[in-house]
Amino acid sequence: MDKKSVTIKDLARLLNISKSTVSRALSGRSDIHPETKEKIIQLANQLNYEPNTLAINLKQQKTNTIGVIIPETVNRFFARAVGGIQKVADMAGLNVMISQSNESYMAEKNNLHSMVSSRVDGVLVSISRETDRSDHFKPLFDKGIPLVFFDRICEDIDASQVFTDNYEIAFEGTEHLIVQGCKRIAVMAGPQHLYTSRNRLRGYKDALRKNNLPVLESYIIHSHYSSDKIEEYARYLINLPHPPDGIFAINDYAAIEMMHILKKRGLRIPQDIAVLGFNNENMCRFVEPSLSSIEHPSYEMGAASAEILINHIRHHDLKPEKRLIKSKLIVRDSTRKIPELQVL
Amino acid sequence: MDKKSVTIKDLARLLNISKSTVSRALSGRSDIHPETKEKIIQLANQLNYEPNTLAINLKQQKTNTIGVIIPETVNRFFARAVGGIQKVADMAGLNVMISQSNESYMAEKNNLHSMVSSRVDGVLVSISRETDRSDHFKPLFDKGIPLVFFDRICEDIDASQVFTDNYEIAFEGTEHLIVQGCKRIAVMAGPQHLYTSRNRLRGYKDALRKNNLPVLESYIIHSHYSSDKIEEYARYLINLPHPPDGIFAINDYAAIEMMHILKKRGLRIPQDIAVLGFNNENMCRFVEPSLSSIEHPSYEMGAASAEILINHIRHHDLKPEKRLIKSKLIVRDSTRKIPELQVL
DNA sequence: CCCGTTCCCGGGAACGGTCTCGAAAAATAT
DNA sequence: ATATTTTTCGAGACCGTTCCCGGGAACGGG
Repeated sequence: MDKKSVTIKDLARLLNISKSTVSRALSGRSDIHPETKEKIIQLANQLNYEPNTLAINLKQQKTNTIGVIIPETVNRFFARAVGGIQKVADMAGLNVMISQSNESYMAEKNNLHSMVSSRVDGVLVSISRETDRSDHFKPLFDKGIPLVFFDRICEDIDASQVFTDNYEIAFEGTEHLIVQGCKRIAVMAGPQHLYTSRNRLRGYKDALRKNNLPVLESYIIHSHYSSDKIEEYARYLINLPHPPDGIFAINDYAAIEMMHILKKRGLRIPQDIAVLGFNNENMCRFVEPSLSSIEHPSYEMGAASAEILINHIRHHDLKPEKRLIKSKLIVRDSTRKIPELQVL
Repeated sequence: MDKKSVTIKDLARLLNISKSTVSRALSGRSDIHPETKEKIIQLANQLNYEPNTLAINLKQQKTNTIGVIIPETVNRFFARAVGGIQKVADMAGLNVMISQSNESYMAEKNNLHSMVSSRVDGVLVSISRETDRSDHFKPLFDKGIPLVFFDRICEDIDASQVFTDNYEIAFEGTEHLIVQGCKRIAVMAGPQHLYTSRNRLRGYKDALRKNNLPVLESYIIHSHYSSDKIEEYARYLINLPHPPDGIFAINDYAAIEMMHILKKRGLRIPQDIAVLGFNNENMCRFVEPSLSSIEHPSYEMGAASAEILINHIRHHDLKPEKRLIKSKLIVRDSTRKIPELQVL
């Protein structure tokens, strides 16, 4: 079955030359006679020679592989980002090794360790929502392995970052709700040690303040997305003495589920309560009413972070780069309280 | 920055012993004095020694890595399957290298090649919808690399397979529509060289025949899912001389989009036309009306195929295994024409 | 006291390439 | 013809492990 594959030594023996010469021919170096080179290449093709990547890896002390650590693949945002990463990596001839932290710090740490020990050339990370420390990234620096954060970045670490304008877009989204007439806007804010969540919440608060609306803690839900908790949050919000007339959800799934529950309770969207999502999933267009959301350019973020990482791999002394990818507010029916706007 | 990492040779030199002895101590073999072993391990810990995976890989001619090739990560079915795969691989101490074919045969072939040449220990594949041949899998057999197909299997190849009961569930789904009173059921069938599509279509046809309904080619749409084509299909179906009163969609996204279009045209679901999806995405519960669908146990499929692959890796002479994972029909409002059933 | 085991350990080949160095051969200059 | 440069190639170290083999010490039995 698994018969010995042909090595450089075999070729050398067959042609009665040294393996150095064979290596030269095959790796396309110049100091070799065209004729011998031709002969070698021909035999190599004939015998279907393929270089042993493992040997090359050992010799070069690198693997031509970049590691990617994301919270989870089922999250479409990350799934799409992975698409962008793989596209760029493919074009650069690099392999991609993906692992998921499943939103767990320990898993993230273990994945990182296993990547370091399998000598990836660089690592792309979007940290788990549990991760509120940064010591597990230190080994990367010790070994000189380039690191780029994307979306869920870790501010403690002086590494390249690719992120969206979370603050600005949260501000814009909140202000949009205000313009539509919302006075009491609730927000699902996510865990506050996460860079993205923190900035979004800041944007939300500043938008309220700028418009002279009170910032009330009772309207702020500090929690990550979890399908089975939405019902609980909905009940909580509805039963407040002054229930909100607008909700800025943490993502579209939460928003859609929230809408579903609110509708069941007889609330009209957006008249009684406007709902704004996040991520602009395809589904937004198909739910009833169609869901306003924030377009998060995930594919581009993945591609950009891969590009930056590859730069770091190629030129080891580059300064960390911080790249901003702009988000966009997509207005649909779930937040259109003002009829005039529907004409647009 | 990237200072030399400590090797076995360093430890040997520092302790004035041979590297063979150090290797013995660290790899936990028995023929070594407990005292020296202790000394070595202590120094190793102190100097933060980590074995060089690359050297081990070369020596062992394996990488402790399994390769996974899927059509695309944004497809939730595959994203979830990857979850199952990684879970099992983690527990077995194996790394996972994922790449996407993006539904392209050439990409699939290239990915396969790059995995073979980076010496993965085994490969898990769900073929692209373009793939209607199997020659690109031959190198795996030549090199003795175990291969397991899941979901989108390739029948030409005598390898282990994990699949769902596509025929049976399509039969059941179709019959469910018939029971609900549908007489003219359209189906989105997918490309017929795909094992899954072919079997689903067979199930659909047999269900019609068993219930003495005609099988009409005009009701069969041979196409893969693509958001921008759904509108076209919808128009086509509505404008048929005898438009269908039931649609069996290729997946939930297609179904939801289809529903959206049908509703816009003033059709009532399920009264005028029932819609059945596939995959049972979360969204099914939140659209209006809620979408009946087929639960496809993707996580389990991933886990099962990884288990089988690992078996093959550990015991190289195992016979191919074919494992069936059962799907389940989930009935919701989009297909409930008979009011009595709503009570259940 | 000798000899066969057992226990520990060191030497060194091997994995399959790359790369440096120097030498032989060929080409060119003097 | 000789000196010099250039071209082409071979020998062998090296990357960091594993592992086979053999040798010496300790140990026990005779």
